[in-house]
Amino acid sequence: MLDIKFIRENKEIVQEGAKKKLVDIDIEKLVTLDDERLKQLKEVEDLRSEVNKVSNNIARDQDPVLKNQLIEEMRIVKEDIKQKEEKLKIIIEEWQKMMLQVPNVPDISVPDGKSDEENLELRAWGEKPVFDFTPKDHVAIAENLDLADFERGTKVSGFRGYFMKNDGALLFFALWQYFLDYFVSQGYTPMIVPSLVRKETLMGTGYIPGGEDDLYKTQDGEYLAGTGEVAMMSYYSGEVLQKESLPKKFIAFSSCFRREAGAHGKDVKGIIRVHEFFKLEQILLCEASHEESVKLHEEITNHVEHLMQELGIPYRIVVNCGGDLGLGQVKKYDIEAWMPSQDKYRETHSSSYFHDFQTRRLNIKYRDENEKLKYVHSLNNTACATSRLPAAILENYQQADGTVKIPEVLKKYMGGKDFIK
RNA sequence: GGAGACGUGGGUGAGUGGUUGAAACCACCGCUCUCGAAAAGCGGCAUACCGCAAGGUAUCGGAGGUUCAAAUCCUCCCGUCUCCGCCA
Repeated sequence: MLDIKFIRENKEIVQEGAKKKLVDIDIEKLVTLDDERLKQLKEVEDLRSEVNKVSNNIARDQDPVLKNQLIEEMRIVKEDIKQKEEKLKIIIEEWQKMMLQVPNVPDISVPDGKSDEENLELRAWGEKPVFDFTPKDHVAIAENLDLADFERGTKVSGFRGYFMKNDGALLFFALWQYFLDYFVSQGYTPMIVPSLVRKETLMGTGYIPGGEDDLYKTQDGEYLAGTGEVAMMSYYSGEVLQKESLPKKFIAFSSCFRREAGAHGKDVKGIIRVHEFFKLEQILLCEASHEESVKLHEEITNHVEHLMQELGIPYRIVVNCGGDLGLGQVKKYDIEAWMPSQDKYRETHSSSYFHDFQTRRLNIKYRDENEKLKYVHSLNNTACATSRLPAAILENYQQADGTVKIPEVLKKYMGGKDFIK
């Protein structure tokens, strides 16, 4: 959510931003609607003011005849208020609906483009592995080494269902522990957060309205979140934070659920695209400064780069184009791991900052040095998404004999072994 | 799942239809006093929106309703607590 004052004062910028994000919205129309809202609000408030004044007089006035006369008069004014309120309510509803659709303004450094195909590579790291054999995909590797069971996965869980087993399961645990150790050493607060969340949390983070199709919903009206960001961001909703406690840095673990509606033909095998997975996510809250957001955005991206390098997985960083940005995102980098079987990079991490777009909806504030209440800024980046990351490890570390070498840094988390056999 | 109690400002907590946006206390800030501090005294101290301002409007968990007038009465929702049941 943007501030209506900001929108009014920066109509062109907001409109251009929406255009860049390929969001169809008429800002001029919103401002006209807001004019109407303010006008109607004034009318209602003036009438209320009159009623309040007279009601106070009624309370004090002892003359019963005059009293009754005033009450009768107010009854008529009240009818008028009721009508005007009705009109105001309709305007506000339409206004709110529009306000929820106004996207955050992308940073000037965000390139134009329609989809992820137009994201720009910023830098790449690592030697892509050269095989003297035809590399297998992670599905074949996992099945050959009995690391996963996809057949029984779909039998039990349905399309895209999977079981991880043996060293496959251990690899997940190893990654979680390795990442957790790192982020805790960097001062992050480790959290285990709910996936079952209320609608307000998804409104607050910007997934609703707009993203309902990709969310599972329970018969009681809760949703299953697609990322730990949702619960973690809502943790402080409605609260005022101490300035000294900022920035807050969390490493949140959760199950993630995605319906993947509209992706039926994509990645139908394996663990690249699944309905249910686990993820460690970095979530940060900082004071309301663009410079601070930018600085921390680079920092959360650098953390992941460091870990990918330690793991020895070739990757590249792309800056997402306007059309590939979420409603609330100002700027986003995707970190993409090299997948030998596909001969291309695949997104494993997504690093973005939001300014106060989310915190305005969630009402998370702090007092600045002048004791003024301000909305904090928020950022997040994937730390470790299991399943995509282990899939990348299996493919990049596969050997000619079908075994998989274990990355040096993970060995101690996997019983000191050198290979998955 | 059943029965009951409750939800007020940063905190504790008073307030059950009428100058109550809200007593009192604590915390916090300013001033007086002091060489300084403590103590004491005085004053200030919610948020959002509209307005150049004066001022106005709204908000006592949330949404509706009754009334000239609602923190106070009614309905629904959310949450917390206690007891019972169920499960571990």
